[in-house]
Amino acid sequence: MTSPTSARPPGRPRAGVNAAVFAATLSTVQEVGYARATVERIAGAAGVAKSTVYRRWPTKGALIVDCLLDAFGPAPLAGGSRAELMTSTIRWVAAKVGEPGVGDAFAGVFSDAVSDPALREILSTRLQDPYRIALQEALDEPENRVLFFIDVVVGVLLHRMGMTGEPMVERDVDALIDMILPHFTEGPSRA
Amino acid sequence: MTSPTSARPPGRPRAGVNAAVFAATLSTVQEVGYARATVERIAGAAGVAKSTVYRRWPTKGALIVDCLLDAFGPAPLAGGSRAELMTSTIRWVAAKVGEPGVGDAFAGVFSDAVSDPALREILSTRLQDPYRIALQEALDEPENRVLFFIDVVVGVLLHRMGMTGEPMVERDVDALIDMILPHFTEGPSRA
DNA sequence: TCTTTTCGCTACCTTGAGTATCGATACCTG
DNA sequence: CAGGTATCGATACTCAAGGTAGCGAAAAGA
Repeated sequence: MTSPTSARPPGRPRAGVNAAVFAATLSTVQEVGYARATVERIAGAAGVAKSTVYRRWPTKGALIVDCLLDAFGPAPLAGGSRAELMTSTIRWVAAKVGEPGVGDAFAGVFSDAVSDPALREILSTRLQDPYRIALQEALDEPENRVLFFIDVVVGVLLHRMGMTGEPMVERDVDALIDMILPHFTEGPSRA
Repeated sequence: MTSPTSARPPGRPRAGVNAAVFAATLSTVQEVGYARATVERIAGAAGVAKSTVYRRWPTKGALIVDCLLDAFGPAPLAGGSRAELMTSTIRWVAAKVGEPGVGDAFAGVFSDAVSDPALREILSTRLQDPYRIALQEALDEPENRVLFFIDVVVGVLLHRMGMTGEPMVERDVDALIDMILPHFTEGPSRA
């Protein structure tokens, strides 16, 4: 161990501005859209210098991913039947994506990741994997099935958000649940 | 009518470079990714000046949308049962998204559209609407159901493409079909 | 007081979208 | 053949935004 947890590094300690930057990121993205939510603008909204942001996050993509991690928080995988678990998970993701700025930021960073393998790695490792692993254990499904589940839920919600600019309405979230559940509970090995 | 169909406008006629530009767009996107597929690079690959590209397409997004329209072509809605129709449609979209460059370009322009309402309008009107209308008639489903269908199919395929960089494998396309079909054929009004 | 690190600020570099201009060229019409 | 018109290639340009570098100042511990 090169640096024990209790060892406080020397020098001026970092100010607690992460929360302010996250809040500023979401509100800025919501106000002006993802593309116009420049790092300089976000920093300004957070009352922080641009260089301070780049001292903490190496790229804009990394900032957004951390912001999304903060916004989503741990998955509420409260027990119950498999159906209840999946239902609550889908509703939770839908609700989060519908929160101001979250859906835009998610869709935006996802789009950037398409042509940026490094960002794709960050997105996959830091954001998707933790939830994927938790779901794998909670649902007792193999990895490829959980990945498919995530593709469906997130893909559909982001596509709706991207095409219309609005989060998916509750009625369609119901339809989504209604479509997914039978596939994962009735015939676990149909394909 | 200000300009009848038969009236050929004066001046030097346009050279037939659209096809070359479309091909160059896909190959360039495939080679270097969406973000690095600059208009200048695409024009160069097509053996055409950048100004010529901008004379035909107002923005990069409009170029990509036209390129995708050309790549997808008309939907092969050959008759049959509803189930056969939906199955073939899903396989067709999956195959197209899997073609070199198409998936990247699609995911890329989709991402750009998230924070660009004008591009979103183009994407929705020129690319989605024609297929949506054709599907509405072929499947005899209301608009919101067809939109949901498109959200599912395209959303899932693009999410997989965006997260992994690879198109969805056939086995998962089978699972997708297996999940969607019952929802649209057995219980048309469950939600 | 000295060291270390962060802070805000500003200036800068680079890339890429989109615009403007210019001479050259292709086509139609008179 | 001459004139008009719109395209073509080439080049130069503006502008926005990601990211970098260097500065003096401030906040801690030693």
